[in-house]
Amino acid sequence: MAKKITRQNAKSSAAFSVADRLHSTAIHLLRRVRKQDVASGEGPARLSALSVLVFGGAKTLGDLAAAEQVKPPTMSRIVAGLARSKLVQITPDPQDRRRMSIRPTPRGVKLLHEGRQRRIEYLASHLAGLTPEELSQVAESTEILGRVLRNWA
Amino acid sequence: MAKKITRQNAKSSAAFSVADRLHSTAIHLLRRVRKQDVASGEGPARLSALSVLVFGGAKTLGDLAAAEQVKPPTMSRIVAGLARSKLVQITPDPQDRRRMSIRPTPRGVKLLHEGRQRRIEYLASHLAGLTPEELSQVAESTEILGRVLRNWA
DNA sequence: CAATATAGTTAGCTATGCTAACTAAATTCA
DNA sequence: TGAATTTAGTTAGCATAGCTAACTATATTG
Repeated sequence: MAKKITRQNAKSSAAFSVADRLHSTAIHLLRRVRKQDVASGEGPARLSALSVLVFGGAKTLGDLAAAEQVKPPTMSRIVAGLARSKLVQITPDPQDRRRMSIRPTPRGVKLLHEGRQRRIEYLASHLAGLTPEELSQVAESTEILGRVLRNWA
Repeated sequence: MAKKITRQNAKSSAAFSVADRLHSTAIHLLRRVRKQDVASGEGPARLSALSVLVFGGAKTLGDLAAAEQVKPPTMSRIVAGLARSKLVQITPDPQDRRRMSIRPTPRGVKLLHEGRQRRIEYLASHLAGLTPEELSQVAESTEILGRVLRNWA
């Protein structure tokens, strides 16, 4: 049986190609940017977790795992790595000794901002050929996708 | 010394925030999508390489590594995994016996398309809340970034 | 024909994801 | 109160995926 062409299918079809290209583009974009981030000496998962701490303040391991959409054992190892590099400080919660409060150290804040700077300069140099209109379109789209992510089921 | 505010700095500043949010958004978007892709039983690097083969035709290992921006040993292992799962077929080049031609099997094509379908349905369900204008803005931005990637140094 | 260059593999390291099974602390409730 | 359960995090062990260094095998060059 042939599919009926409906408003729903037309929408799905648009979403189909957007989703597929978006996926491929995201993969290849991240591959490139990651190569700048190696200069920091820390991997992407650690930098991403550190970023959450720097911009969102102290968190427990579980909260951090939830924010980063990984399981607790994974975040446990990421945090251990960050602590080993002295980028975060771990203090036990006196109210509940099972919990830990994880916060960035000054060194962690500095490293994150330096990495951010490097990444921006690198990306910006490649976005240099874009017109202001194109750049603002990318910004707008990023905003839209950020909203989608925050409302994700 | 305080930074002089110039047209250049204004542009850098815009690129700064776009690049940073783009990076974070791409990371978190891929984390979500990857969870759909596990249904395929293959990891992201394998699916991405397979996609290149399905849409771009047969390639040598070196060409595939270059296309995926990874080193030959990495691609060697990715291809070995794809071959083990019978998703690609490897034939030696009779002209140059150091080379191999890697092409997707029918099974590989099928798996890729099924995964694509799953991914689209998943992503589309989360893009469902967007207006047609927002969706086309995301599409446009993806197009722009795709062009940036193709012209990447 | 010997030296060199090229294509790909192997070995071994790190990082990042997972599940299963564990420890320790807090909470529930009989 | 004290035993059972729940919750927070860790440990162990597996797989994928990235890298470099060192290797094999084949082509090319001088």
